[in-house]
Amino acid sequence: MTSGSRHGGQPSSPTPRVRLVDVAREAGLSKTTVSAALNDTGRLSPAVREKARETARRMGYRPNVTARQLRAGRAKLIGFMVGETADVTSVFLESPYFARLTGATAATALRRGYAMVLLPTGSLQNEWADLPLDAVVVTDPDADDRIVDDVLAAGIPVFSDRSVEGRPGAYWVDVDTSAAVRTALDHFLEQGARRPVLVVPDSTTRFHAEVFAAHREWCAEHGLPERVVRVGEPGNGPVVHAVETALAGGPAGEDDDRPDGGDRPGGGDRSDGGDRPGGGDRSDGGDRPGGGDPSDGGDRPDALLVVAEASPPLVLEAARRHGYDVPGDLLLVCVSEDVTAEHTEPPVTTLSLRPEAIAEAGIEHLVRVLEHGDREPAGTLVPTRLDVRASSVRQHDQSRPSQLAWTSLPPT
Amino acid sequence: MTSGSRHGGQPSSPTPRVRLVDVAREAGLSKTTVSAALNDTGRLSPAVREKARETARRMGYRPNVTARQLRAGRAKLIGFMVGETADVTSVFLESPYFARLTGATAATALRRGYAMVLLPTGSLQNEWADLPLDAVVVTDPDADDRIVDDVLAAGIPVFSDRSVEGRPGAYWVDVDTSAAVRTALDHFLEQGARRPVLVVPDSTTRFHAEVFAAHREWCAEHGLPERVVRVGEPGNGPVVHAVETALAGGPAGEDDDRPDGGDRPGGGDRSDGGDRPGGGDRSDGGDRPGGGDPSDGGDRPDALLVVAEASPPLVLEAARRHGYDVPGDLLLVCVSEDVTAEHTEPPVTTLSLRPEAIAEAGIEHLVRVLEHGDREPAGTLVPTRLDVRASSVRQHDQSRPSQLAWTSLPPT
DNA sequence: CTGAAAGCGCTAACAT
DNA sequence: ATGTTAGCGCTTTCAG
Repeated sequence: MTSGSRHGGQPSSPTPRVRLVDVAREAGLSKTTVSAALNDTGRLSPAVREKARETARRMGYRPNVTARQLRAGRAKLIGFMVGETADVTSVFLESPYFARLTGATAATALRRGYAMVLLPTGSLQNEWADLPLDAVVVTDPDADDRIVDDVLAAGIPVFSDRSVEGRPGAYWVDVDTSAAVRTALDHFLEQGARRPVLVVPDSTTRFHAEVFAAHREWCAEHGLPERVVRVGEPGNGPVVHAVETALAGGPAGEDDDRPDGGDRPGGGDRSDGGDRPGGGDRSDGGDRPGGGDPSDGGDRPDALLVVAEASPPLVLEAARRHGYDVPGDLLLVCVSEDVTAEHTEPPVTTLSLRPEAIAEAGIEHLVRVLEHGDREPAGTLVPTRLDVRASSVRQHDQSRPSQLAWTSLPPT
Repeated sequence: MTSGSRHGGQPSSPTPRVRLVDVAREAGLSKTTVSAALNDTGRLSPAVREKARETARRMGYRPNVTARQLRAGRAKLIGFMVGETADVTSVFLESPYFARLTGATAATALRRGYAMVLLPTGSLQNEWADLPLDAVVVTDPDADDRIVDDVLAAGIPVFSDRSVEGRPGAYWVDVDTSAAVRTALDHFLEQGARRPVLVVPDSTTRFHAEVFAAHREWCAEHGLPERVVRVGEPGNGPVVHAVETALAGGPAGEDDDRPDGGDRPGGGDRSDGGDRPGGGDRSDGGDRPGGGDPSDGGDRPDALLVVAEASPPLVLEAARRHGYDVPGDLLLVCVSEDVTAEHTEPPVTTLSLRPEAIAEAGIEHLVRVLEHGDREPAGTLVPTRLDVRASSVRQHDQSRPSQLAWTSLPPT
C-alpha cells in the first residue's frame, strides 16, 4: 500500500493534497512563516526556517501552482502557433525548420521560466481563451491572417515576424531575408553561375514575399534575367515537381509524368521568366547538357536556389533525373534545416535560417517586454548562415568556413 | 491612441484589466448574476442574461483564467516529454515520428479541452514544478530513467508506454511491437526473402528492446539465423553506417571510409550473427551480387528491416552504393513516418507506428482517468500499419492494400 | 523575529 | 429570480 491514503474509506480517493496550512499546523508555525521559509524570503531564524522546510519535505508538500499564479498575476505561460500551412497542427512539425524553431522556443522559454503550450494553427476557435497566456508567439502569419489581431484584442502581447511592425502590443523577430538571398546568389556568381533559378512557395507569408522581392532586386542589380518558379502547395511532391519545372527550362505543366504532382486548380507552379522552351531533355542517365564555358549561352539553368522546404536528397535526385550533374552542371543551394543535406553525395549546401537563434532572440525580447516593460526596440533582425558544401562549389575547396549573411553579429 | 489607457499618467501603463466585479457594477448587477449569465448556468431571465453579456462584451471583459483554475481545482494542462534521446529538447522534434506524435498529442488534447506544454527531456531540473500540470505524458522513457518516478512522486498521473505497467498512478499506451515486427518479417518471407537483416538502435527504450526480442522469436520460429546490426547512436550518419555494415554481410568496422560514421567509444555498431566475412564488395556501380534463386545460398542479405529512424532516401542510396538493386536484390522496409519514403524511386515500404492513433488513444485514456476516475484498463495496445510500396515487392502488385498488424482493430 | 488578516478573481452554496 | 457571502491556496503588508 502506498503512503498517502488518508481516510481509508473510498479505495480510489484521489489523495487530498497537503496544503501550506497543513504544514504550518504540523510544524506549530503560521502560514506566513512556512511560506517565507520555503521561498527564502523574510527574516527568519535559521532554526525555524529549517524546521519549516523539514516538515514540508516530510509531509510531501507541493505548493499549488495555480494559487501562486493567481497571487502573482501571471502564469509564466506562453502560447506558440504557426500561421503558415494553416491547417492541421500535426503537420507543421514535420518541417525541420518549424520543428527546430518549436523545440528551441520551448527550451529557451523554459530556461527563462516560461512554459510553452503548443497551439493549433488557425484562429477559428480560440482555444487559447481558456489559457492564462502571458504572451503568444505567432510564427509566419499569413498576410491575411486574423490571428494576430485576435490575440492582440484579447490584451495579450504578440511576438511574430516583421509583418506586425507598428501594431501596439506586437513585437517582432525576423530573419534578414534580403541578406540571406543575396548571400546565396552572390555565392552562385562567385562560383561562376550565370543562370540561377529560384524556386519559392507562392504564399503570402512575409518571408516568402521578401525572398521573391530580394531575388528580383538582386537580378536587376546584376543585369540577370529573373528566373523564378513558384510552388503552389507545400510538401515534397509539389516542390520536387517545381524543381523539375525549373530544370526543364520551360514553363510549367510540360514534360511531366510523375503521379504525385499534387496540382490543384489554381495552385500549380508558375514559371516567370526564361520562357523560351528549352526542349524536352528528360534524359534519365547519360548525356550531360551544355558542358562548355559556364558563363555563356544556353538556356538551361546552371544554379538552383530552392527556398521551398523539401528533402535535399529528393531535390538532388530530381536534378539527376533531368540529366544534371551536381555540382558539375548545376550548383545547388537549399534553404533548409534538414540534416540529411550533410549525408547526400555530394552533400548539399544549405542556407540555414538558424531557428535556434530566432527562438532565442524572440524569447529574449519577450522576457524583456514582459518583465522589464521594455518597449524598444520593437524588433530584431537575425542573420542567416550559409553552410557551403560540395553541391555548390566548382572547385575542391569545400573547406571554406560558413558565412554569416549579416556579418555584424557573432556567428553563435 | 488606443482605447484602454485609463489614468493617463504613466504612458506605459499595462491596461488594468476589467474584472467581473467591474462588469457587475457597470450593469447594475451582482457578480453572481454576471458570472451565471456568462457561463450559461443558473436560472436567469433572458433579459438580464443578455444585459450582462452585452455589458461584458462592451467592456471587453476577459475572465481571469487562473482564478477559474484555482476555483476549479485543475488547470486543464498536461505536460509532454520524450525520454529517449535524453539530451536537447529541440532535437527530438526532428524525428518525424516524435514530431507527429507531439503535434497529434497537442491537437487531440486541445480538442478535449487540455493544453499541452512541451517539456524538456531530462528530468534533471524539474521545471514542471512550477506548472499546474494535471498529468504528464512521457514517451519512450529509458529503462533507467527516473523521470516517471519523479512525476509520480509529485502526485501527478503519468501516461507512458508499457514499461510503467503496474505502477499506481501510471497508465500506458503502446504499439503492438510484436505484431509489427512479425508483419514486416512475414511480408519478407511472403516475397521470397530468406536472409533478412534487422537494423535496430541499441537503446534501453522499451520499444527497441521489444523489437529485438520479437525478431529473435520470429527467427527461431522460422528456423532462420538471427541477423542483427545494432546502432549505437541516433542520427542519419550512424544509422546509414549500420545499414552499410549490415549490407556488407560482415562484422562492423570494416570496409568503411565514410567520414560521418559518428562512432564514439563504446557506441559503435554491433553485428550479431552472420559473422562470416562477406568480402569487400563495395562496388559503386555495375555488377550485381547473387542474382540466382533468392531462396538459396550466399551470405548477402536479401531483405532489410530498418527500425532505427533514418531518411529513406539515404538508406536506399546506401543500398545502391553497395551494389544492391532494390527491390531486385534486396527488399527494404523502414519503420518510419518520413513522408519522403513515398517520393523515392522506388518508393520505400514503411511500417508506420501511427503516432496519431497513439496520441488519440493516450489522450482518450487520460481524459477517462482524469475526468471519470477510470482506473481500468491500465493500458491500450495500438496496432501498426504496413504501407507496402515498391521497395519490398518482387512482382508488380503494388496495388495491394495496407495491412493492419493487429487485425482486431479497425484500420482507422 | 513571527503571526493575523487581507485579498488575487472567480464560482457556487446559501439566503432573500 | 437575483444578491450576499464564503472560500479555492497562496503571498504579503502590517501589527505585535
